Amino acid sequence: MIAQVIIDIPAQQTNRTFDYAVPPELETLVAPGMRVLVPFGRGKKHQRQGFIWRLANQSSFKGQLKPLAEILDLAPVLNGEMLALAGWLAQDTFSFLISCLQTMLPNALRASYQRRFHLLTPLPADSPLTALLDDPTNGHLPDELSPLLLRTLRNAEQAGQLTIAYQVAQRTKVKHVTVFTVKISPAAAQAAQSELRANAHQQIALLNLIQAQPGFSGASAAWQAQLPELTGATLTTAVKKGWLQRSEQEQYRRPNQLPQPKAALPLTNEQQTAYQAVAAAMADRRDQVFLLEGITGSGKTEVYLAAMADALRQGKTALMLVPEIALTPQMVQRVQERFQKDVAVLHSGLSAGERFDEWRRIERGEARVVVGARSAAFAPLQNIGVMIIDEEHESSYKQDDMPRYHARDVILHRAVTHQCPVILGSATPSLESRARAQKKVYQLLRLTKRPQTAHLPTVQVLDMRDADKVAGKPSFSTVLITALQQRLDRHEQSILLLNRRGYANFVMCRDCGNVIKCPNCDISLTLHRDIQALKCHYCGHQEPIPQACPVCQSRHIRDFGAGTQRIELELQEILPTARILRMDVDTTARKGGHQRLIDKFGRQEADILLGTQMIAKGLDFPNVTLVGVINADTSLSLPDFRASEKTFQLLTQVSGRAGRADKQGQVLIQTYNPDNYAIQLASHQDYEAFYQREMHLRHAGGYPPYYYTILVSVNHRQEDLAAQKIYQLFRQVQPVLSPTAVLLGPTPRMIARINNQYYYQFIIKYKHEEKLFTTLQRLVLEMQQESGFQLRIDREPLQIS
DNA sequence: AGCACGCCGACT
DNA sequence: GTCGGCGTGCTC
Repeated sequence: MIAQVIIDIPAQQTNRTFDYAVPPELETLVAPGMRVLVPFGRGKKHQRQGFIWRLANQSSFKGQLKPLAEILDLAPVLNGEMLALAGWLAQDTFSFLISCLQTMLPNALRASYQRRFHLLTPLPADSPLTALLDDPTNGHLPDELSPLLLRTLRNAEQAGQLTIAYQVAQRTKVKHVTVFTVKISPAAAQAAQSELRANAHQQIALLNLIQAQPGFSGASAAWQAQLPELTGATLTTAVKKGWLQRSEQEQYRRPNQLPQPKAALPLTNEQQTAYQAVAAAMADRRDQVFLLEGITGSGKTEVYLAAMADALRQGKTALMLVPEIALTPQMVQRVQERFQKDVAVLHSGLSAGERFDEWRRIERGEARVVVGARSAAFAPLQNIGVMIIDEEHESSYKQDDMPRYHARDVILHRAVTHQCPVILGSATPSLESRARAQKKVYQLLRLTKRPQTAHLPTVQVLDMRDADKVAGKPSFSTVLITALQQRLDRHEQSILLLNRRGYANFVMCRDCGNVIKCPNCDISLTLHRDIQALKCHYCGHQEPIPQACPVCQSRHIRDFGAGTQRIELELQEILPTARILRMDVDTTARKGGHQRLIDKFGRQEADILLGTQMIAKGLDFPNVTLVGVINADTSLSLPDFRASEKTFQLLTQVSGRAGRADKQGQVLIQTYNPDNYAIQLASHQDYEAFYQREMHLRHAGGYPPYYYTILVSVNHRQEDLAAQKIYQLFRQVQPVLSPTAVLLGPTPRMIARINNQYYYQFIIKYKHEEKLFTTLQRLVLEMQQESGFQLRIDREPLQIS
C-alpha cells in the first residue's frame, strides 16, 4: 500500500503529492485526512509534516519509495467533505493544496504540539495499556508511538475509555494562579494568635479562619471572600511567619461565561415570511440562497436565530459567519442567549489552545451552532441545516493571502454538499449579490420596517465648500460643533467618524471639491510622492501633479486627508470640556483594547467617540443621539470602481448608529460633494435607489457585477524578467479568450518594487470563458518549473492595485 | 527549508 | 593542482 502525501515545503511552490510506502503494521491505521510525519529530502534526520491525500495500491514514481515515519492522528483531522473542499478550493483560487488544508485546521494542529491522553473511566485492570505505558494514569505519551500502542489507544478511545488531546507547546502559555494553603495545625494557630498584639485585627481574623477551617486553600480572592477586610499584605505576612504556604497552580482556560438564556421573540409578519421561505428550503433539502435585505434595526438577527433553531430541532447543525467577530460581541451574545452551550465561537481573539478546544467541540458534535469570522467557513460541522453570512457585503470575508478565498464562495459550495439553504444578510448588500437576486439566482427577502417604535434619525448633508467653519480648524463646520455642544449640555453621547479610506492618496481641490481623475477610467488618480506623479491603478495612466485645479484654477489643490490624532487635538481645543475617546489602530492595537474602549464608552465615561470605520460596525449605544461624519468624501475618491459602494455602505451603517432607542437621533454628514448620489442616497437610507443607480454606472464602465475580474501578477528580482514574463503569460491567455472578454495591461503594479521584487500584472474582465480557468491552472503548474518567479492569480480582487 | 551538486578564485 | 564560494535544483 502506498500513501499519496501532501507535504508542506516552505517558500517553495509545489503542488503535488509525494508517494510513500505504508509499513504493513500501519496499513490498518492509515486513512486520508490524517497528518503524518515523513522523511523528506536528503536530510535523513528531519521529518516533515504532511497530510495523507489518498491511499493507493501502486505508485507511478520510478525511484525507491521511503516509508511513512509516523502517523500523528488516530482519526483523520479532515473528513471526506473537507478534503474534497480543499481540492475544490485549490482549483478555484489557483492556490496550493497544502495551504488550503492548513487554513482549514486550527493553528494548534499546525504548530508543534504534544500529545497527551485523558482517562474518562478508570482503565480496566487487564488493559493492554498498563503494559505499554510507564504510567497509564498520568496522561503522558512517549514521543514516538509504536503501531501497537497506536492501535491500542485507538481501541480505548473508541471504547470511550480515554480521549487524546494535543497540547500546543508554543503560543499557549499555561496560566498560573497563586494559591495559599494552610500549613499549620489549629493548635499552632491558636498559639500564634496569643503572641499577637490586640490591634493586629487582620492577622487575628486570619488565624481564626485557619482554626475554623484547617484545610482551607485558595487564591487570595477566595480568602478575601471569607474575610472581606483581608489585604494581600497580610497573606504575605502569614507566608513569612510560616502559617500559610504559597504555591503556583495551573489555571484552566476560562470557560465561556454564558449569558442568561432568552426565549425567542415573536416574529413580525415580514420576519415570519422570510423565516418560512428558509424553513421550506431546509425541509426540502434545497441549496437555495436567500438574500435578506433589511435596514439596521429591522430584525435580521431574529430571522437568523429562528432558522438556526429550526435546524437544531431537525437534529441538524447551523453555521453563522460575522465579520471580524471582535466587533460584534452583541451578535455573539444573542446567539449564546438562545442556544447556550450548543454554541462554539471561533474568532481571532482566541488563543491557539482556546480555538482548538472550540474546534474539537464542533468536530465531536458537542457544539451544533458555530459563530465565527471568515475562517469559520471551514468549521467541521456535519449535517448542516442552514448557513448564514451576516453583513455579507463586508470585504473581510475575502482572505488577502493564499489561498485568496472568499468565505461566501466556500459557504455556497458547502451548501451544495450539505443540501441546505444559505442566508446572506445585509442592510447594504454587495452589488454582486443584489444583482444575483435580481436574476433570481438568489431569492430576495426584504425587511422594510423597524419593529420597535424607534424613529429613523434625521440626516443632514453639510456642504463643506461654503459652510461656516471653525476658525483655523477647517475640518469642523460650526453646525457640527454646535450639535456636539448641545449633546454635551444634555449629557448625551456622540459618535464622530473620520473616514480614513483612501487617506492622503488622492488630490483634491479645497475650493471646488474637484478630484483629479484618470481620463480613461473615470477613477481618481493616486498620488505618488516618490515619483512626483499621479497614477491610475487600473490602466497605468500617469500625469504630473497639477499646480492649479483644472476646473476652477484655484491653487488650493493638494492631497487630502487627516489623521485621527490631529482631529482629536483640534476637537479638544474647540470643545475643551468634552471627554473624547479616540478609537483607531493605535489605541486598539493591544489585545482586547477594542472591547475596553467600547465598554468605556458604553459606561458613558466619555462624551465623544472619535474613530475610523471600525466604529461603524454593529455597535449599539442607547445614549448616542448624534453621529457626525467629518469627511464623507475620502472613500469616494478611492482609485477603485467600488468607491461609491464603499462610501454608501459606510455612511448607511454609521447613520444607523444614531437614535436607536427612544431618543431622536441626528446625523450630520460633512462633505465636499453634497450632490453625489452615494452620499445623497445614504442620507435617505435608500439602498434600492443606490443599487439601481450604481448598476447603471457599473454597466457603462464594464465593471463587476457585469464582468468578472481576475488579476494575474508576476514578480521577479529582475525587472526586465518580470516584464518579459507577464507579456509571455499575457500572450498565452489572450488567444483562449472570446471577443467579449477585455484585457487590461500588462502594466507595472502601482508600487512596482516591493522587497526588491518587481511586480507586473494584467487584468482580465470576462463574462463566460470556457477555457480561461484551465488555462490559468495550467500556467500555475508550469510556473512551478521556473524558479525566481512568483505567480499570483486573484479572482475578484478587492482592490485593483 | 535543507542539502547536494556544480562550476570559478586564492591557497597548502 | 585542491579547498570552498554559494547559485541552482530536488526532495517520493
